[in-house]
Amino acid sequence: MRVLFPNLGGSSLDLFIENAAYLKVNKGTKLISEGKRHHYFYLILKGCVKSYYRKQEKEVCLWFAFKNETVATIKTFEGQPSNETIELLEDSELIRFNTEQIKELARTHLAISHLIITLITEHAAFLEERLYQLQFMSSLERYNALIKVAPEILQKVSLTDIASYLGVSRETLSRIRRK
Amino acid sequence: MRVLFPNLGGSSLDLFIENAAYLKVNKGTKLISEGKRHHYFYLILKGCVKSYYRKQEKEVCLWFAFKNETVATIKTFEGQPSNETIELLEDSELIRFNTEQIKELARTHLAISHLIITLITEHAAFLEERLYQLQFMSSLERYNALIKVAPEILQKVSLTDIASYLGVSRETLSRIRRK
DNA sequence: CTATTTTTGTGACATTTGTCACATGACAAT
DNA sequence: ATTGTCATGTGACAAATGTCACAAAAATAG
Repeated sequence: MRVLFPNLGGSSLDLFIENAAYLKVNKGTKLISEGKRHHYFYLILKGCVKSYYRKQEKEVCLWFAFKNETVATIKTFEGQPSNETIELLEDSELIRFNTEQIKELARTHLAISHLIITLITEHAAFLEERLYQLQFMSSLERYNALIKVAPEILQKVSLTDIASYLGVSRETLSRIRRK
Repeated sequence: MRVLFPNLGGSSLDLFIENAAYLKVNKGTKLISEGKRHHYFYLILKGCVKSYYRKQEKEVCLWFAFKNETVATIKTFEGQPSNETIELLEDSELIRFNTEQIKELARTHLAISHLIITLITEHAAFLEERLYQLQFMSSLERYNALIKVAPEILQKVSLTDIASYLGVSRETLSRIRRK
């Protein structure tokens, strides 16, 4: 999940803040590791992360997230072991939330419940867009779409990771970029 | 969106029923049309539907839904024009819900709000699984995965539609099936 | 039942992409 | 400056897939 953090008013914001912690974390740290259960999700204040699966010793990226985006996995949110690993691409500053505590708040607070709906809806819309691109667009079109919506990605993410995100080999991406 | 409908207890179920209508609808009917705003989402009691985008005069299927699944689009749910068209593949029986009314209920009823979280979470998990398949699996593996989780699809959906869903040409699907 | 339309299968060939091997370039450590 | 490491570019070839043309099969209409 990589979505913008929604605005929250008054008392709900207070509740959130009570359950949050500020962190500085170094490049390479894994916020969430494949196969493990985790208890937190994060808001990126500064920095960036990548999310990936492992496929036969190779990493295949699902998404990247930058400043002001929320970082979580659906599986973690459901209390199950994550399929993905989420790793810092540079030294970053984060706000950390405890998933169970937030879910507990959502059981009794409508505003928190609605915030979760907003987060997951935005995540679903992102996934639908990506699915559309993988099903409909050529690799060249996908590359152009990516650098259009997130040009900073070229500065922060290796072409190897971008290639796996686009669903093509490193070499194919190289050839695409020649144009 | 094509997800199982969650269980609902007591008074929330009543609220849902008050805002629902039973419908019999003929094959070919479009529940949701690309580019239009809609006010309903649906539960399939009997029958099946396909969801697709248009790409240069061709339809490309995003998903299929069968009995006991919930049918909606994220865009419709957000009050925006839909990107997808949702069309009945056979004469079907449906329960229709009014999106605005349900959202209004969610504003004040925690149980309804949580139900929406369940629906959208399940949808997001489905999208993630599909994304994984498109990024990681060969077309043969995707085909096998599809008929494993939904063998009834071969009886109800044309191979042309299945090919577009799998992200391959009709001819390639034909060759895959020869094995 | 027959005619017509639609769907599906298949061969030939072009295009795209993957894979392997290796060259080049950037960068860090010493 | 030198070395080593890692990321990236590129050529050659193989494999997968798309496109086009047409045949076979199935579904539908009359």
